[in-house]
Amino acid sequence: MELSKNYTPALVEEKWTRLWQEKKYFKSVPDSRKPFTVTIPPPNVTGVLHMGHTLNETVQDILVRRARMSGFNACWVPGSDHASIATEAKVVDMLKKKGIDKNNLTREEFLKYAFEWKEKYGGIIYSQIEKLGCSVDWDRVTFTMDDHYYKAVIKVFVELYNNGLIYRGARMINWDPSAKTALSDEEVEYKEVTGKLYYVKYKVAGGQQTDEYIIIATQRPETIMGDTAVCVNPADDRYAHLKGMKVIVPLVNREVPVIFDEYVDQAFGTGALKITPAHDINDYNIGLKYNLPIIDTLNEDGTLSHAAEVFIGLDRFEARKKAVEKLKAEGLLVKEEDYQTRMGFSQRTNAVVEPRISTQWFLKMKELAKPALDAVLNGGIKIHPEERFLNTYKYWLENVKDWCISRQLWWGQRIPAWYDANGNVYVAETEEAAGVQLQASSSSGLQLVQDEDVLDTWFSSWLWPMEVFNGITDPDHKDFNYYYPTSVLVTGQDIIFFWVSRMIMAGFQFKHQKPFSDVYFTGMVRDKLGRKMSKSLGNSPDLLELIDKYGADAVRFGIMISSPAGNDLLFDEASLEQGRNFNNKLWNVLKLIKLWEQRKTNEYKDVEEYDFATEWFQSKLNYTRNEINVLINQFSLSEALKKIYSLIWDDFCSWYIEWVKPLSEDRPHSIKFDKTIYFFEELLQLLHPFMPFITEEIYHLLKERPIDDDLTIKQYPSQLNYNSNILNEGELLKRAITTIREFRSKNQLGNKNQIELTIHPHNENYEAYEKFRYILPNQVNSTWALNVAINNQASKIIVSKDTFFIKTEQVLNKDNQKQDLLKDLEYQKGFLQSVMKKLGNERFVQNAKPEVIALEQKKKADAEAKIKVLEESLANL
RNA sequence: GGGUCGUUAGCUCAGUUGGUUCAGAGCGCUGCUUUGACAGAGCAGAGGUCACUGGUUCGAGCCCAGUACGACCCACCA
Repeated sequence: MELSKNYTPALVEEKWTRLWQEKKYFKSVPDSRKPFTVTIPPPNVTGVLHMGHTLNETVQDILVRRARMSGFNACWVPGSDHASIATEAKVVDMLKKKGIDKNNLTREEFLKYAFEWKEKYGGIIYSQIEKLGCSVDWDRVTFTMDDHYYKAVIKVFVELYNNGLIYRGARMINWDPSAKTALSDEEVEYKEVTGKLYYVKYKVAGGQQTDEYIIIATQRPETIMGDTAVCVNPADDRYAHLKGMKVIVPLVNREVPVIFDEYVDQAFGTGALKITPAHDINDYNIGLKYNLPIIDTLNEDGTLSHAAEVFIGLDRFEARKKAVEKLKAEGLLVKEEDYQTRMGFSQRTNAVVEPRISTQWFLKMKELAKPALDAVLNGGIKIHPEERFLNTYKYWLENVKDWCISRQLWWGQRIPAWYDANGNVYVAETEEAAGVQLQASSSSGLQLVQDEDVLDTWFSSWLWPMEVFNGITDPDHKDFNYYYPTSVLVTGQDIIFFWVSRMIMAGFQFKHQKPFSDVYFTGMVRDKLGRKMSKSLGNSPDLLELIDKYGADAVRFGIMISSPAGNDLLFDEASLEQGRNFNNKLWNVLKLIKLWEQRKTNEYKDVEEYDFATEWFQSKLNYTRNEINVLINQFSLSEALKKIYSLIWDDFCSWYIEWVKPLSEDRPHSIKFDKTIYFFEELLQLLHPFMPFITEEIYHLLKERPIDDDLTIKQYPSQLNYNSNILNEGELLKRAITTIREFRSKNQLGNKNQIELTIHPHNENYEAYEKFRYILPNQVNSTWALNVAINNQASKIIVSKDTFFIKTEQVLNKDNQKQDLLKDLEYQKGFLQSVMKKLGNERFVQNAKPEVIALEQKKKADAEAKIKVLEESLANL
């Protein structure tokens, strides 16, 4: 079979995706093996994968594939989140473009459109997960609005309500005027913005002496109409005389009292604060304290309401402009100044959030928080990287506030609460059950009307690791008992509060068990300049385009190689190029082996009983595998990949293959040939979790295999023995070869010029240099000999403590050699001095550990030996 | 305002319990190399007072304190 010049990923990836699925390798059912369970952080059902997802899914796939190849029953559950606000906003937009106003639709009609939308676009995310090579169990795909999942959400709502943890009440909440719904505190993102501080005159009311006024600083003149008091600090002399007096609110000319409260900071602004209980959380609290009226001057869409009396129907920001104009016209605006402030934005719609008083459902969090905190503090759940997130997690849970869980939307789980005409509420899983409650009450016979609101998306996704295995709706389900608690959660650090902490709470609340054992937080993916990826900057690459251009393996490689554990990742397409080049390197190894195979005839020699190169690489391979195990166990996946990359590129390709490479007139012998194939297979297996497609493809192109001999299920070996002596010898020989090459390079000796090499090794290195006979001929175009006499015409170089004599046909400039030797000598002497100093220090000898002293003594001996060799060489030059 | 993390080669980062044959990797850069796997490559090389200032120690990139910058999180100051 003819192999193409370069590796072409597209067809290969498609083929293996299909074959793996046909063979059901990623399907998992409970069995006698230990489970390794991962539930995907469900992306928004109508979304597309961005680079953050790509990183997350790749990390999960690496862990899952590795577990699968290490004897675990690996189960990775895919799925998606209904994402109530985000999806509803998209559907509303889509309808608007069609000329349909959501307000003219019934709930049922709207949901019909929403489900159509979900059917149409919900699959995109799944096909992207598949393209990336994720080894998920597609038979387990779960959507947070699936029937059973919906029921689970309703069930826990009722349970929490019956336990007194859910209540309904009027509170000041965060309102998204764009989506027209309440938000939780976590859904508000604060950003620094430059605003203006307006200084406005409030005239003091009473009698004829109306010249007097108080100046008040405000950022929000459009809320002036909602003012119901002005507040100053009781200790503030400037305003002490105003006790019991009233001021006139501008624009609406309402008289409101001056009140005194220590909350007010005398030093800020003018020391006088307008109180607008309906539109500011602090004012609201002060209003409660002084029993002030509440005038809500905003509609749910952020326009001014009738209660505002002026600017009715104008958007709040438009109203602000008008208010400023009018105040100016009336001579009430004293000045305006720039002001740095923080404003809250809705995470989903990016609308400026309004504090608003409204009746919502809340979940009490204090009780839920405790076990969730304990589990992490006592190590039952481990967070990686721990140092960075443990404190954040702890602080949030210790200061957690009640969670506003109702949303004024239609897309989501509808709150299972029914009201009768008297305003009594009945919470039950079904309308029938609520009806039973009604009949048993004094309101018997009245009509029931269900609450219009749905639940916060996170109130469904916090059940994810349980309900994907039916753990809530069917508590004794065999899958749940087998797979739960899951093994590891991989997610972005931005949803530690939204999701991670709440899943832990839910796990303990409903199952008295943690949902996962480890949490691995990936960093945020930024562009190569360190900026966040965003649509407006246009720096967010399209995943499918990247896969088309470089192949999925290269994308996975690129994103992993530049992804230090827990740190933000600066995404640069250059790293994907590196991944593609790595593909090509692997491909070329395959081509080389095929070339050898063609030449493999019965002329092959089978006589060689020992070969250094194969012995060395076997040890190197196992040694590195041990290192990689350690790295992966501590979630240093990027480091692990670097190790594998270097093992393949440097140790295998640049050293091992060159060492076993047949000379042009020679033939490779079978043992070396078979070993090489075996090593290559082992390397492919090691790399497979990171780059599944090309490794599987090459694995099969290497030789004919039985039907189920696929890399993706091949089990890793458990014995990883290595021989340190051989490894050390390998390092010495590598260094020797490099030094000879350097000599050639410095003396401008082309590879065609043969040299005569004679080595006079230090005793302890003699055996190592004997191994040269297995590998040297392929390396440096030279004859060589050990310990034979040599005349002084040869050039000398020093490797370790060993002298290399090199004879060439050309006459070489010995000054350069002399310079090098002198430089080396100088360094060694300095080094020896520092070692001597240390060993001469009594306190060092007394305090240091014996092995440290022994090491220093060895350093001393080595340095002395080397100096001796150097001096002899110089003397002879 | 409170807190967390970071500052090591031009860039992005490793450096495990403190021991100068550990100051490293990848990318980038420089030079050489194009008929036997691979120029999407090979070989070799140059580049760093480990942010700064003190301290602990026989010994500090690593521990402690402070300073300066940077990033992020949390918090109701108009």
